[in-house]
Amino acid sequence: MFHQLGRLGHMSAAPLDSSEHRSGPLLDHLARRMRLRSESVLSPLGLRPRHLVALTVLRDGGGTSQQALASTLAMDGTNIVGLLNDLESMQLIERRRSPEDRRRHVVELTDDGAKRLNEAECALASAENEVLGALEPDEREKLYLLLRRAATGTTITCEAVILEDTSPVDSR
Amino acid sequence: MFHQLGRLGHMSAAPLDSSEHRSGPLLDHLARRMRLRSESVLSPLGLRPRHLVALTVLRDGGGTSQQALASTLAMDGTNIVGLLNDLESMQLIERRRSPEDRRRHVVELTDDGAKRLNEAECALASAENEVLGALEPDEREKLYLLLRRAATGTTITCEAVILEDTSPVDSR
DNA sequence: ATAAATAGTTGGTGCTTCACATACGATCCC
DNA sequence: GGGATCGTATGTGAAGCACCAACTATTTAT
Repeated sequence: MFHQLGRLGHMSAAPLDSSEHRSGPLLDHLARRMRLRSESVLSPLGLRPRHLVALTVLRDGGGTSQQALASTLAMDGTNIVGLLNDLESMQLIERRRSPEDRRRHVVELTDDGAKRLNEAECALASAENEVLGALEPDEREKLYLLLRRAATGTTITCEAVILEDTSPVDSR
Repeated sequence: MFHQLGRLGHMSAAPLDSSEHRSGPLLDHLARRMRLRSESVLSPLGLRPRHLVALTVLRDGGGTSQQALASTLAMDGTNIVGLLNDLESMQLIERRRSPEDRRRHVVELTDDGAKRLNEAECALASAENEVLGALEPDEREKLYLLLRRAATGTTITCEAVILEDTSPVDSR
């Protein structure tokens, strides 16, 4: 599945991009399988995939405004509100008013949130082992680094500027 | 974003898996960004992300039964029916009764389907360039190979057996 | 001082993508 | 003949969103 059979379907004479392969369908497919496999370990922790992504961003990126989080996750602000309401009601994050601009909240992981995220990641070892089972450990590490490069690299744009610009936890 | 800040949130003393990092949230995040970026080029072609994944499987894997396709895509058979109805109505696939078992359909890409898939992949070059823009071309190739290994490797299980077992286009 | 803009919230509609269930017809196997 | 299989149609329900309007509180510009 997904392996090239001599590109039988490649009818066009027009040359493709230098990298003819498309990672898009593969990303979709693997993300879906990972999600399916993860649900059974996330539900006991009261978490859903969206929660996990948000918690990961907050742990790795530190406190952030809701707008910055919306931008990072490419989600509408009103949907971020609902997502954060879920996490706040579970005491996994807290919102505090920014002393610099009291319209704004700074959203941060709580100790419980960090712990829960850690538990989730431990629990997800089995999902990763299954979904990425064909890869050697060094290949999994390489995959992780490439995915992270791709994920963080593109925020070295206006998104990163917004994030840096609004982050109140920086010593200023 | 997603880069490690000294694992500040890593409270547990219990050692994680040998690869401490989780690719799951990154796969989710990148798949979502790829999907968002892809929609504007897929809609003019009358395609949605699910269509693209299915067409890719059919091109790369050749003719297959609906059951095998359902298994490969980890989807319920009744939802595969709807998906294939869409593609059939656009003349991108055709269903033919298997001569070996007339309960079963063999689903294959049509010439139009192969062409449309190719057009979609050309059009998606811009999405890949944007979402994977932080990676060098050789890194994109490496990412593709790892994703494909992960995607195809885990089907060397009962899924692959089902696929091989039910594929009527093999010389038997 | 006032108006405009911003950050966040609430409540809502609507769409897509599924899981899952039931019932059915046609076909295959025992 | 009966049970199992393959696929189809129809349906419900949930999750994950986009998008909208209206609102409060706060900041910024005039």
